[in-house]
Amino acid sequence: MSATKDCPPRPRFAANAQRAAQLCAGLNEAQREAVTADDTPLLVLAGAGTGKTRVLTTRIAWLLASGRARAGQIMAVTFTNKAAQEMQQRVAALLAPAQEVPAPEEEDAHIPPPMQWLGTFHALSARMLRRHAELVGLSSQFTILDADDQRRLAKQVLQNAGLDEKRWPARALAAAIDSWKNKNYAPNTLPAQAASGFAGKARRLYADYQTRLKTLNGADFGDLIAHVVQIWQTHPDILAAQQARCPYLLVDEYQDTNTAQYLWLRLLAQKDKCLTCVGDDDQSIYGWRGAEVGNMLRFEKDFAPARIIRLERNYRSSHHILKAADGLIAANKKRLGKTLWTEQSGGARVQLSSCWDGETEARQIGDEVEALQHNGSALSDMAVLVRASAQMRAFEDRFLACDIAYRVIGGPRFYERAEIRDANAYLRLLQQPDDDLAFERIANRPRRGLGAQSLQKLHGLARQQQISLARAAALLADSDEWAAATRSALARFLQQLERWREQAARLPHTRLAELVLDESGYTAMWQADKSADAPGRLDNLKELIRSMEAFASLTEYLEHIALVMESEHNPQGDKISLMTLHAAKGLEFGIVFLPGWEEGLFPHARALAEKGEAALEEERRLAYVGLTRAKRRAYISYANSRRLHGSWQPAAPSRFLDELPPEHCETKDAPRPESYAPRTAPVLAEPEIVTFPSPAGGWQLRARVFHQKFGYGRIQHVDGSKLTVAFDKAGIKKVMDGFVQKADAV
DNA sequence: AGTCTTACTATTTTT
DNA sequence: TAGTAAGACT
Repeated sequence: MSATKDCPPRPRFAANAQRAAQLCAGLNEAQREAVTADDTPLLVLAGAGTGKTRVLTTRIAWLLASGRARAGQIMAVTFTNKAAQEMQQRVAALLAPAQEVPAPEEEDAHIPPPMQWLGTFHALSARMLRRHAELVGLSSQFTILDADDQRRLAKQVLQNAGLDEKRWPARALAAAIDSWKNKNYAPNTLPAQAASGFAGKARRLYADYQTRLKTLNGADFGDLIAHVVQIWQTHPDILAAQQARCPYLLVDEYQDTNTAQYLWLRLLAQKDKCLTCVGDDDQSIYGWRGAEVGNMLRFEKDFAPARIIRLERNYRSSHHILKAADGLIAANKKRLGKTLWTEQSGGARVQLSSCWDGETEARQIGDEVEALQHNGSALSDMAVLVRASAQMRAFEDRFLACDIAYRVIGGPRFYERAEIRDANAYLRLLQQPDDDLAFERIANRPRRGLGAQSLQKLHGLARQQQISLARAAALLADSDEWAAATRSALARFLQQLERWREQAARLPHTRLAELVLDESGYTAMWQADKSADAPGRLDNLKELIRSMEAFASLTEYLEHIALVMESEHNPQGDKISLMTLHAAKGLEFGIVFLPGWEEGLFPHARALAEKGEAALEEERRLAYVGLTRAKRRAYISYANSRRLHGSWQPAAPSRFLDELPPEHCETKDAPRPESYAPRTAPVLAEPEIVTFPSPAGGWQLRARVFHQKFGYGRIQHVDGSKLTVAFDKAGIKKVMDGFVQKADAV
C-alpha cells in the first residue's frame, strides 16, 4: 500500500480505512494481493471460477475507499456491455454501505453512476471520438455502422470496382476490412500479402471503402478504435489530457484484446499509469476475430516492470470436473501456465457417452434432464453447450417433444429485425442527412416511386460529385432531368425529412418516432400487409417506441442501439439454457451437457484447415471453457454419425476425449445395444440417398443416373461437379453430382 | 413491381 | 437439408 517511486505523487482523497479493510475481508491471499496491489502494472491471471470479476470490482471499490482515486479518475474497459453493466452494479453494491458515511466532498455527494469511465472499448472510443471527430474527417454526429451496413457498403465498393461478386463476395471484403482494422492497418500500411488479395485490388477497395465512409459521415466498429489510436498518435496533447484524466486503468478479459486495442491501451498506459489487466490465456477463444493471446503472454515485457498474480483457487467446480479440465488444457503448449485447485473433494466424475446420431444424442440428454429434474435439479441450473448453432436444432426438437422448457441464448437479435432497422434508418437520417445507408434503406419503404432505377441514378450522381445521396437528391429534384414524377417524389420525400427535422427540436423523441413512422406511411405499410408476421412486426415497432423512453434524447438512443446490440429481455423461468460454447464464456451452471465431441465438429474441421495447430489449441481452450462452466456435473457425448448439410457423415470421437484424464471420467455404456458402436465405421441411416462426394472422373457420359426429385436420366455433359442430365420425365437439367447416383446402385 | 425459380452455401460472432 | 439471395418471369 505504499506509494511507488514510479508514480508521481497523486492527490489523495478522503480515505475510509475501515471500509477499505472490510472490502478485503472475504478474499483469499492471492485475491487480496491483487486488490490492494500498488501502482506497478499488474496482470491478474485469473483461472476459470477463481473470482476474476470479484477481484476487478473489489479493486475498483478499494481504490475509491482507500482514497487513492476518485470515480472519475478510473477507467475500466470491458468487451461486452453486459460485463460493463455487471461491473457497474457490483462496484455500486460494494460501495453502497459506505454511503452511510457522509460523502467527503460536495461534488461527490450525488454520484448516481459511480463510474463515468466504465464501458466497452467501443463505447469509450465512440465517446472520445465524438469529441475530436473532425481530426479524422468526420463530424461529431457521425453514424456508427453495424455489420449489415458494413456489408452493404463493401458491396457497393466491389460493384464500383467491377469485381465479380460471385468470386469476391461482399461478406468476404467486409470481413477482411474488419481484420485489417483489428491489426491497425490503414489502406496505405496494408502489408503486401494482404494487399494482393481481391484480385490485387485489396488496397484500392479498402481505400474506397474508407472514402465512402467519410462521405457518409460514418464509422464502423473497427474505426472507433483505429481513429482514436490515430488521433492519439498524432496529437500528443489530446493523449496527454486523456492520460491525466484517468490515471487508473483497468482492463477485463485482457486475453481478448486485438492489436488495435492493445495499441489503444499502450498509448493510454505508457505514462505513469496504474494499469491492471485481468484475464485468462486459457480462455482465449476469439482468435478468429483478431484477439491476440500474445498480448497477454507478452505483458511482463510490454509493461515492465510488471508483476503477475495468479488466481488458482477455484470456487466453482467439483474436484473431478476441475481435474478433467486441467488435464485437457495441459495439452496446449502456448500458455502462461497455472494449475487450478479446489477444496471441494469428491463429486461426480465427468460422464462420457456415445450414441448413434445427433437425434439419439438429443434424446439421451433429454432423458437425463428429466431424470435430474425428478431428483430435484432445476432446469435453470442446466445448460447444453454446443460447438455450432446447427447442433441446437436437434435439442429444440427433442425438448419441444418431451415438454422440457428451454431458452436459446444468443439467437436473433431485436435490433437486427428488418422493421426495427427500418425505423432506426428513419431516425438516423433525421439526425444525419448524409447517412446514405439509411437513405437507401428507406427511400422506397414504403413505396413512394423511388425504385431501384432512381436509386441507381442517384448513386451515379452522388459518386460523380462526391456527395451524399440526400444531397444528390436535392440537386436532382431542382433540375430539369428525369421524369417529373420521380422528381416530385424525391422532392416530397426531402420535404418530409425536413419537416421532421424541424419537429425533432420541439417534440420528445418517442413522440417524434411515432410521428415519423406514421406520416411516412411505414406503419400503414405493415398494417396493410396480410402476411402472418405483419402483426408481430407492428408489435416490435411499439416495443421499439417503448424502449426509447429509457433514453434522454434521440442522440442517446441512437448511440445505444449502435453500440449495445443486446436483446435478452426474458431471463426468467425455470428453463434449460441452450447456447454455443462461445456464448457460455463467463457463465456457470450446476449441470452442463457437452454434446458433439467428434472430430470435424469439435475440433471443427474448418478451424483446423485454416490455421492448423494454433486453431487446434483454440478449440481445446473452447473445450476447457465448456467443461469449466460446470459446477457439479458435466456430461460429454459424441455420435457415431451425423448429418451434415443433408448427407450423413461418419464421425470419429474427438481427440479431446483421449486427452481427458481417465481417472476423472466415467464412461457410460450406451443404453441401447444397437447404438453402441464406438470407433467403428459409420453407419448410414439411409444408404439409398448416400451421396458421392468426390466424383472426379467417376461420371461417364451417357451413364444412367437417378435423382431424388427428377427420377432417372442420362448424363449429357460433365463440368467438374456440375452435370447436365437429360431426365426421362423432368427434361434437361443441370444438377450437382452430389444429388444423383448411378442408376445401377439404386 | 412483385412473385417464382434457381443457385449457392453451410463455425464461432463480445462491438 | 434448409435458408437466403439474386435473377427471371409475367
